[in-house]
Amino acid sequence: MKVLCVAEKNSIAKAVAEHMSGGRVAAENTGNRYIKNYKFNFDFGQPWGRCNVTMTCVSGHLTELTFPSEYNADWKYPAPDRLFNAPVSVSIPEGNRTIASNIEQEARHSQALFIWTDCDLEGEHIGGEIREVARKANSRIEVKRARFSNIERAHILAAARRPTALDDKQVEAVNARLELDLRIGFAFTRFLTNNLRSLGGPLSSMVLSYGSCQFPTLGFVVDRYFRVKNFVPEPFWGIKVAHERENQNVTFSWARGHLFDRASVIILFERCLVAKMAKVTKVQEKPTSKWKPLPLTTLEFQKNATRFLRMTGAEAMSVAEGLYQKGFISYPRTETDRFDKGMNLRALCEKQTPDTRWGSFAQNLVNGAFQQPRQGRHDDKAHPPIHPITYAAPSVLNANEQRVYEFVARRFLACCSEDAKGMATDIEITYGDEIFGAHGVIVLERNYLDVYPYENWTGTTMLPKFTLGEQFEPTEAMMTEGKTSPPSYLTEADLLALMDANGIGTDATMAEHIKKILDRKYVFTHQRGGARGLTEFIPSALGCALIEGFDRMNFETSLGKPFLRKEMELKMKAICNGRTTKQAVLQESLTQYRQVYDQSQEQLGVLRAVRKPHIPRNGMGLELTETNHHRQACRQYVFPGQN
DNA sequence: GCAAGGTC
Repeated sequence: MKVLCVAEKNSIAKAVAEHMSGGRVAAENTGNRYIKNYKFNFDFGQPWGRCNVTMTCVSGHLTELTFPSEYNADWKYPAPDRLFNAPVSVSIPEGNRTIASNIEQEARHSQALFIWTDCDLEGEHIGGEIREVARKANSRIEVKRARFSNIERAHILAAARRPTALDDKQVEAVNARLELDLRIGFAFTRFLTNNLRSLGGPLSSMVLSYGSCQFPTLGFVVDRYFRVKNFVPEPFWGIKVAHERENQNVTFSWARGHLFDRASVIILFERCLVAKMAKVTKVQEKPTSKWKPLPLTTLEFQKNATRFLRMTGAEAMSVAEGLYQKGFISYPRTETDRFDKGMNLRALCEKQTPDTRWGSFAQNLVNGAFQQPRQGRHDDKAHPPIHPITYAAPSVLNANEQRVYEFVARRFLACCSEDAKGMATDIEITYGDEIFGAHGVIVLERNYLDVYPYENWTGTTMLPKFTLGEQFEPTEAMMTEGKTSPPSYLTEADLLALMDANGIGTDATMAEHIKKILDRKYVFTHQRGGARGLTEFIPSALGCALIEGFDRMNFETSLGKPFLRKEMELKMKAICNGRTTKQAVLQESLTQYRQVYDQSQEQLGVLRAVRKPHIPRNGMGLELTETNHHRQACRQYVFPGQN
């Protein structure tokens, strides 16, 4: 019997073929340079038994969804809203023909198709695409699906011997998303472009796109911009107590922090002065540690790259992609922050010993300092955390590759070493009726910090000796005054965190959405505090106008808000659970968006007017006042760390 | 000329 196995990408096909064949595998070229057919024998057990196996792959999605050509000639006719119910068809784009024909050819001589795509929703859908192509060539082919969550040998062999069925509900859930993104994206892009180009100026040649991810991304930037712009500082007051001892000035901070009522602070402060003597009510010395970082996910990788490597998320991803293709690092698109127990991490540490910069640290881990990495709470059940595979000497990498590789390698070694250790001293005093505290830390063992220069432990102050119960008169006691300061503009790391918390995009696409709103001139970047500062995102007048315009027009559903994407995700889940169907979701969502479209058309004036005064200003330096809608909308999304 | 999602 002959079995055709198809994975989502070559790296999985290759790894699975290695495991199943025990290394006795022949790799054959296909009509596509990225795709190989791996041929070997494997005993599946009952009922297939010993089989001739071809293991091959696709390269992500195989098909595309398109409108008929008569809808594409002119963006004005047929009117964009016709795209809400125009026919759509599934086809194989030119670039994927060779991949499809490889599957067809192999399927003709196979009795079974065994699908090995990633075990996530998109992977299930790709499995569905593969099944269609295979069935077209061989209508009687038996179709099975492998369930696997990592590519460890034993796990893969178990999955190979326990074929399951493709989950059609998951396939349908993705079909619903695909169709909605296409219809709504195209319809609103054409609507915006048609109607705002006529305002003239730089707009007349621009494409004004709408997308269910790019608009919420823009919404975050605009939201923060208005928070900064409309910030009103509030004065506050506090009490500072300091005491000099052993030539060291120890500052005690007030347990209440600060209060916004000056009179209350005056009263509390006067009680301190009247008491005159402060009393030591707690002296605590205890070991403390600074935790080593978690195994590296794509999101963390991008956030760190924008902070420490001075690259954009999109640049960092493209460099990581190259390092992956050359075999230096593992697959760079992963949500997993825990290593599988079965992985030989010590062997990976050993690979790093040749390096002149971190080699001796790696050697020390191999010699016994190795510690199992922390286990995060995320697992995409498809890919391990990003880690170095083989050693890459600086001479074989270009400048950006060197920096990314160094970060990935150091991060991995940090994960495999020990937390930094220190001793914390906490002193609490009572002064009047108020409590004040001083905190000091001395670092005893740097451990992972030695290999991970991106972090430091700054609290290296040792406090002088204070004894429980002792009384002293502080050398300084004063009332302080300050005011609240505005938030800063979003950095790329902030933006990525917001997108993640609100489910906008995936690990593989978040950086692209950010790049998209830059390319569209909806936002621009600016270096905080000069050329070497952090990059921050500020909306253009156009970006503000688009978000503000939709906020003002649509009372029920504003296109700039991220919960629409959340809704889509919930609906996809409901399709998977069988609580609804693709058809029902499409109908419901399209009705909803049709309403937004109609409202937008009726109130086109709002969108155009909000833009009008600012055209001469070259798209920048916009002064808009905060609207009521905007103020209400501010807290309608999830902040990173919430929940 | 237009989406978001895979992937190279």
